[in-house]
Amino acid sequence: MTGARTAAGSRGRIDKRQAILEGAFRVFARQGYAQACVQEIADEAGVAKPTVYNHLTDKVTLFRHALEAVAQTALNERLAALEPLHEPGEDLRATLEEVGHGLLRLHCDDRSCALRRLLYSEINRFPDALDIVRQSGPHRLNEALADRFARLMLAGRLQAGDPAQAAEQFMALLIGPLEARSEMGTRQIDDAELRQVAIAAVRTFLLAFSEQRADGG
Amino acid sequence: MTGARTAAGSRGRIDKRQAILEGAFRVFARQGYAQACVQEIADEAGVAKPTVYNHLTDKVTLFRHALEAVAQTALNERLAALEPLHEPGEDLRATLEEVGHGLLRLHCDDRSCALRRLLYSEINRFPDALDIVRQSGPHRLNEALADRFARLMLAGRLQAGDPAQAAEQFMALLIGPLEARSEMGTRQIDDAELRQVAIAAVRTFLLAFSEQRADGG
DNA sequence: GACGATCTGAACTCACGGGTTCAAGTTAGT
DNA sequence: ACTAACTTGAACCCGTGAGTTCAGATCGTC
Repeated sequence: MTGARTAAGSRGRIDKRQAILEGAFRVFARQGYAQACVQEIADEAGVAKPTVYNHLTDKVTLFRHALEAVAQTALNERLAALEPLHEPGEDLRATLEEVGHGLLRLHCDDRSCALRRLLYSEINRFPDALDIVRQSGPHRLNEALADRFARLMLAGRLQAGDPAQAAEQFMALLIGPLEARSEMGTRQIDDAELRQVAIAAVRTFLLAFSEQRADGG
Repeated sequence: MTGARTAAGSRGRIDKRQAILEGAFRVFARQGYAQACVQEIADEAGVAKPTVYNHLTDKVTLFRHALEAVAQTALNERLAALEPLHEPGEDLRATLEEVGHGLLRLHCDDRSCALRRLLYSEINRFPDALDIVRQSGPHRLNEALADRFARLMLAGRLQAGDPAQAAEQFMALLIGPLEARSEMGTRQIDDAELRQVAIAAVRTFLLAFSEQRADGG
């Protein structure tokens, strides 16, 4: 039975900590904070229980660190998905659809769904988890998106107006329909459906926010 | 110490059950399922622990019934908020704004937020809670809203198209911006801000879905 | 090959909470 | 007043899980 840990332990005792954090997030995501037991986290990480306590003092500490790591990653991925908007091609619609589709794919990612569920469920017991959200959550993403839209407005490719509101509503048109359809992240949504939602969102968005009334569809 | 229960017990032993369910929801909302202890629920309901088990066999039964009751109420309230759309006045924009504002108020209600958080957090442990969502959740509301929009399209007051999608996006434009701003239902949002979000949502919606391009604002 | 640091498994303590039982009290209906 | 149904508080059983301890294994290093 001791050979079972070789998979994780063979590469020395470096970054056991990393393995623990990853395992912790997976277990917390499955079970929620209260029902997740440290032993199971240890097993998931291929590590003994005392080792967990050796690296991270508490169950709460464990929780916070695991959450923070995943939230940080999630934000970076999203910001990266905005990349095409830095050099929007001739076809703005296509660029928006690409970005929208990318954001939706990230939004429906298993880790993202799990993170959202975790935040929602434990926000009462960990009010300071809000800080994690504020720092790496939709806030920062919205600002970045608003920046892009401001440029587009200035360039006359979008109707001039409040870029923050445009960003807010763009995200809403993307995410909103998903929220209902995915049944709280339970059901996996295939890529084709994501693309359709993105296309529909962009169509509505451009109808409202572009100068000329294009009816591509 | 026995006098403490008179507040709840003075009106006889009728609807102790009701009190238990309400107390249960409040406690579950605060603590989540796992962390909520039955004793606390009993206290909250002004009732003894055995009484709780007398009315509702299990902790799980308790949970399900509490959830179901609140979800049912929430749905009914939302459907009622659509009422103005059955007799839309001359000013469609005003009607939509009224309905939107009403929906947002309900959405930000303490009970609604708590219900959403609960569903999100316990959806893993109670997969059948999805049925509650399906029956009394956004699904039914969306259909009702789509019905209204279909009528409006037929009457030529909205651009003809897919009413279901219109409903989906209308809701998204309303709820989406709120989700980010309310910090997962933690922060209370004042009525004026709700109204502004509703107005902005309706403006974008009408820009995309109405025949003539009106620019009221 | 010896040393120090770390990891491991297993057993342990301890608190908490679900669910039950029971004797005593309360209320409604007759 | 008497009964039946219900409620109450308190104690109880029992499983579970956080956090600790410890003896022994394992590894890096010299």
